[in-house]
Amino acid sequence: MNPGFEQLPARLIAWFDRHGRDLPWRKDRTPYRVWIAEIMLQQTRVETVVPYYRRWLETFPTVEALAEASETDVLKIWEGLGYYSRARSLRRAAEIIVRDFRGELPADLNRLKKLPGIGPYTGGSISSIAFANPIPALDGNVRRVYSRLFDIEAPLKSKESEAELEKISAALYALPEVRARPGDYLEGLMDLGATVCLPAAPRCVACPWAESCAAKARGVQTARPVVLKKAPVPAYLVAAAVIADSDGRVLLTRRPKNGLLGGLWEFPGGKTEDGESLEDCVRREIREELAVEFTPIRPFGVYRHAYTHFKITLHAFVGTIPADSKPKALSADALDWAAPEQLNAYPMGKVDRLIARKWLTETRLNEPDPQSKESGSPRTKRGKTIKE
DNA sequence: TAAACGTGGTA
DNA sequence: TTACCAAGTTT
Repeated sequence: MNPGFEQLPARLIAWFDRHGRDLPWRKDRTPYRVWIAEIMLQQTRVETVVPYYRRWLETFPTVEALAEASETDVLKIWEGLGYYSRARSLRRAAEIIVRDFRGELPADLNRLKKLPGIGPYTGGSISSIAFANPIPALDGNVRRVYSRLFDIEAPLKSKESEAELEKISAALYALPEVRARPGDYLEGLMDLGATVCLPAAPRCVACPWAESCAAKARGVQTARPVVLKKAPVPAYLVAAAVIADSDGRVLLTRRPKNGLLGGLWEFPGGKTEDGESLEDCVRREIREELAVEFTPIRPFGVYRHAYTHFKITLHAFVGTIPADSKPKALSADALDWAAPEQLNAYPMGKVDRLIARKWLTETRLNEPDPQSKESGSPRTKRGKTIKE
């Protein structure tokens, strides 16, 4: 092990006491608050999470409130955070916690890990931060810090690397300083990774562990951890339909619960096939999904978006379906005609939210002059109700 | 087991 | 613009 191995925890905790970040979920460390924060922080930056965390706690202040919420309520608060199964898992877990644990999160690691959305890392982090159990937890920050501290040369995702990291972690968690303050040790590790031991440009001058860092001693800190190159993601050309009825309501469909953007609403459409035009694509998709004949009238924006493992260029079209036709939700989970003032209440992913906003903008523009005596009042009301 | 699963920030 | 990255879990 590195020289001064036994001194590592004490130095980190002292650094954390002085330089640890002041974050909303560190104010009142109830298990519920820790749980919500840990789930939101999965693969998500702290700065992104903060406003979502505040809104969530206001809307669902307790496990019971969350258990009683609808999936739509939960997804709406989560909108924009990504990895939406996290939100649905939270709600399901809340139901289980109310039913099986009288509304209290279990302190036991094995029980925690049985709850939906809680895996090895989150189980360990809740256990150590909320319940002061010295359970090792490895996340991206911790892996990067240890990879440098011990100059691990095996690729980060390899079995060798993972085994070494677990061995290091276990050895550190055997030390009394960690066992005394497991939550602070873990959060100190996180903060070190997030503010000092940065991925591209580590600030070793500010690091409490610099003198013990094997990668720094060899000058290879920026080359650790070893990350394998990722394969380029495929790009798809997509078309979607904006279909309005005579009252100006638009047709939305709800995506299946599982899979990409599960449970969110969208403007119906899909990927083009080889050689297929965008117009042909959207006509075919609407026929397949809704069993009606769509006629594209005019383009309604081009939207580029990158998901985790592919990217799209989506062309939206405003168009019509026959007045006497009635769309059926064939492949979608549900179908709805959304009035403009209701559009914001439907949880959506990024691209569909952009389309919805554009639709709202145009709808407002086409409304009668708000100064005229006839329609001034409704316009004002709508403008206040819709938050974007 | 490897692939699926979002989004926004940064170089 | 592209590529990579950020407190992982599920299947």
